Amino acid sequence: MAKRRASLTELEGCVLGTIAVRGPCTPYAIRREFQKSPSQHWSASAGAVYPLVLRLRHRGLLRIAQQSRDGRNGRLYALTAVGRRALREWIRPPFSSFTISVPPDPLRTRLGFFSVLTPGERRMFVTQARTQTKAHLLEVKRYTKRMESGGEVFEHLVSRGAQRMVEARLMWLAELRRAIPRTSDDPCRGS
Amino acid sequence: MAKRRASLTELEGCVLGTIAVRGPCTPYAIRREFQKSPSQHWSASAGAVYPLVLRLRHRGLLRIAQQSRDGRNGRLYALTAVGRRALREWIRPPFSSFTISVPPDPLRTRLGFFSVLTPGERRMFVTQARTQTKAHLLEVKRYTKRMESGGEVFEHLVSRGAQRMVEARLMWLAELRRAIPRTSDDPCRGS
DNA sequence: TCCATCATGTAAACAGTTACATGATTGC
DNA sequence: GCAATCATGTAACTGTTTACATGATGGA
Repeated sequence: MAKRRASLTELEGCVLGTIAVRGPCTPYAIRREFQKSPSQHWSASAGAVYPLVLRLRHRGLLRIAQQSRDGRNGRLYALTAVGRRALREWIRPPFSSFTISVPPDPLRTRLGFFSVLTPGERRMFVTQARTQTKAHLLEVKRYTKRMESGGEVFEHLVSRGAQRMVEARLMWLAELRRAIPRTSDDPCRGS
Repeated sequence: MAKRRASLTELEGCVLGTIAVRGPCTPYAIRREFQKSPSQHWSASAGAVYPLVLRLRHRGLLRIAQQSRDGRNGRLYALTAVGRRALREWIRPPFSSFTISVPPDPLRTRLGFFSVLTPGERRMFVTQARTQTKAHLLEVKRYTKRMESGGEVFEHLVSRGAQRMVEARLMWLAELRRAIPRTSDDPCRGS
């Protein structure tokens, strides 16, 4: 009576995955988990988490493990067998074209419309992007180290992946810096 | 009377940007533009484009440039002065934390939940991901070359950025391959 | 004539955000 | 007693997708 969709969305996968890895937990704990992660791409608002958990429960992927923990009236959710199977299918290959194709990058997107900027603004874009990206890279590296010393093997490798992405972007920005000034007359550089 | 929000969403920026770069065009042309781009992250469906263009028109960022082109009854939209200013603000620094932080990566996300897979499944994940990513990289490289020979300077640099991201992912997957087998007992490898 | 494509839209469903409301518990 | 936090939720709004409807044009 609750089947309809076989596959999971990214967020559904993340919620199921979090519960699977940390063990039974409350929706509130899931929210905190997402909020402390360095990714900016899901706010994990109450209005998103609670309906989502309920949806997964109605689909038979989650069940309530305990009505109440130490005094608080939080309900602990755990995976059902069906939920665990769905999660594994979501993680495992074959990967959809959405999963495997180039991740979207707001900075890269903006470069597509560079022709509306003046040469000076373009240089400003690149230098500013390099500055902010370098600062961000430091943060990510700190996070990577914390995961490494924490002994969280997979978390560490996840963070390594994030780090490599930021490093790739930095190298790309260096390439931009070399390429951009030559694309237009540029009175501000003596060479 | 139509002000409310100052800044643009990613999609609004892309639509304005496309019109700015290609010149006045129909919503339909914008849809095709997005559909032919290698990015999988916006379907550019009619139900998204038409309301969005209308919204931008009501906010005074777009205007109708011509009622009709060669026989077809398509309306060509063009930027207003306000629209051009909004677009430039959207492109230019300072960049928000959303813009500058690590792009989301579905593959990387999945690695966070690796502990629910068996060692064999983990190896399968990595080898399969490498295979599919290599294939995707070839596509991206072809696209890059097409842009380079086409003389589209910025389009080429955008594609270079995408290429670097995919290459970074491939290097990360190689790192995974080296790291994963050692994280658990692994009866399938003689060494 | 018929089919593919050009072109514009709408309706329903769904997902996610912000903001709000509520109440229990813990620590001061 | 009071503030911060834990915890659960709802309501209104916005944006996106899927699917459908409509009609014009151009080429076979």
